[in-house]
Amino acid sequence: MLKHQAIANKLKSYIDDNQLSHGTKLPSLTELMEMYGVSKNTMMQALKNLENSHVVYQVQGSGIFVRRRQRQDYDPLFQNTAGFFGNFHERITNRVLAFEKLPAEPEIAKNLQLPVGSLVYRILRLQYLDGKPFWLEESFYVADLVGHLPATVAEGSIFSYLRAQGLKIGFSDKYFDSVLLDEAQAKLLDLPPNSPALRLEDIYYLNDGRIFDYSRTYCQAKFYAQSN
Amino acid sequence: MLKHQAIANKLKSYIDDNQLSHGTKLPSLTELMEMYGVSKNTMMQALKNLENSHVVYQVQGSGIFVRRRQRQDYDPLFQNTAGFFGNFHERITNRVLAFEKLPAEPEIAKNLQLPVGSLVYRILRLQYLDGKPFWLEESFYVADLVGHLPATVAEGSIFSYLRAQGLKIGFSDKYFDSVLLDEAQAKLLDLPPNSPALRLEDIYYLNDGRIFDYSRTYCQAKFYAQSN
DNA sequence: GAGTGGTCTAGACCACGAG
DNA sequence: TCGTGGTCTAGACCACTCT
Repeated sequence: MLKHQAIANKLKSYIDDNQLSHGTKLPSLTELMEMYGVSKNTMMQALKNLENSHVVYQVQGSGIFVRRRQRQDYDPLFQNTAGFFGNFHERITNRVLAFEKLPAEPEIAKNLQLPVGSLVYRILRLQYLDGKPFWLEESFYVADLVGHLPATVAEGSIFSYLRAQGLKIGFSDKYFDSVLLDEAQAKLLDLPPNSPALRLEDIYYLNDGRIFDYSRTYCQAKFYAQSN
Repeated sequence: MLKHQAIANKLKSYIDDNQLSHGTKLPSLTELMEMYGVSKNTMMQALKNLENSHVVYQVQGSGIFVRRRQRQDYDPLFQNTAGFFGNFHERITNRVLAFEKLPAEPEIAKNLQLPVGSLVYRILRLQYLDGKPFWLEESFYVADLVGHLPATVAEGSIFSYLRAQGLKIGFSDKYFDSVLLDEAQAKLLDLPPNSPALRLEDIYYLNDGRIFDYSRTYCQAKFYAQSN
């Protein structure tokens, strides 16, 4: 564990445990450096992390303060590389609707930047959050890059499996817009037909820049994102 | 201009001007340090910037590479503090539908964390991107924090005006989901009734953590966001 | 093992804010 | 003017990748 990350975690725990409210002033940079026994640069980096994850905000010449968002009934939009479900894997369950290995159709091939007909896995899943249908996901994995995928992995986290196999997941492009669900989609998600929903398309890259996954998902959840 | 920022800009220009494609290898960290005459830390920070803005990706032990997203017909979702319109202010025009100063209703007061009845400005605008209706925005500004707002500012960028008045804008919380437009909204946006749309609610804070703006916007655009 | 990215330090100096 | 956050440097040392 990186030093600045460890410190960031400790500070965050401190804020959470003591339930400090928005605007509460924290010790000064110099004091924090001494408290944690690190250099200024490292402490700054820890604070930068916390600022980027919206736990604190810093005001030059004045101090470091606790930041809190108002609404709690929304899910985080971007958590980390693993996609939307950064820290609540436990709350997710899956129902696999399709699992097959087939040659890529033109549109899929284009998104994966492969020749048409290259072998891909297609996985269609309905995901439940806390037992409620939440997320309809169709994803395509490049067979050459992910190796053999046993059908059972689709029941759990595919990304965790791939990481365990030594794949290094790097970053992703996300495209999204708003659509009407068709009848089949709405039924699966337990919504009336013609409900509005978010559609998200993801293109995932390995850490060396090669595309290994294209997926599209539909949901009707509420999200939040914080920005600086 | 910060040194690491200036360097990041130069490198980005270099990549754009030469139209380097995804995966192109850049000079090594040490070479870049020498080329720009800065310390390792500073160069790293410049590269971190570029990595966060999805211009490059770094692979330890291997090198620094150009990153490109595939689709160009999407708008950026998060650009910077100024909200959605980071770098394309010029393409935006406004039609002001309402401009008034009034006591805050309970729901608005709650979002602004003010007592009910506090004075706020309410501004309803239709925004055009490249001349096409694009974005329906209703926003509420805290009168005590923004001072006197002449009605004419609503025709341009309100945030630019506020900044010019010395207000320091800090960060924001963004909440979004998908909804059906009602008849009036759809008409304004030049869409059929019952079209699906994205709804975005924003809560903007000053750099000292006080809320000064709450707004909700509706649109049917396509967005992208990249993540690491 | 050579080369490349990544973390950390100690200390100099700058920029902003509050009294 | 003083305390606080913010930037930059030079150099030590670590971790990964490629051959």
